[in-house]
Amino acid sequence: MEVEAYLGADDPAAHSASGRTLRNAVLFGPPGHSYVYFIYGNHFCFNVSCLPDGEAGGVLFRALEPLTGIKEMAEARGVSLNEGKADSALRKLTSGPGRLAEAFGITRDRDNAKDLTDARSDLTIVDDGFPSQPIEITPRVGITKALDHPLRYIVAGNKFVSHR
DNA sequence: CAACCGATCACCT
DNA sequence: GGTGATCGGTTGC
Repeated sequence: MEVEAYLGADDPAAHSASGRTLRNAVLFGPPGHSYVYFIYGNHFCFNVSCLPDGEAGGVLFRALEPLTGIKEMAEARGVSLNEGKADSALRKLTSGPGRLAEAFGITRDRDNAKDLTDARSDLTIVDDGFPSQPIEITPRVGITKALDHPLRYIVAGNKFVSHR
């Protein structure tokens, strides 16, 4: 598991830095909702709004360890998990925000602004009890501003993170 | 209305 | 290790 925190007006790297727009409105809304955006003409990134209603903030899901639904995710990504390179193919399944979103079939049109805490939603986040300690904290990656903030959180030693 | 640029990835060398 | 693909959102003219 690997996530990055993005803050509000005082975080130049955050989409919410320059105020509320139609695109980033979810970040300013109530917590626990999905913020999905399109990047580089190719990829979607999946975030969860995190601060109280009216206060901008979110967490970007950069990577996670596939536990179930592996076959479905491989299919969604258009990769095969055949013997031989199966290990590296498995690691590439969800290691990176674009890959993760593709593996889950997440798109902006379908999945933006969903309540991830509502069991009736078709996209939710729950606690499955997977051991998430210890945590390692590093600067965020892939950005050009506020490079020094230690806001990237990864499960220490876990192989299913995007590589630096 | 046009230009710019980005919280990336896959493929080539 | 380097780089091209690709396009929506935002900003500036």
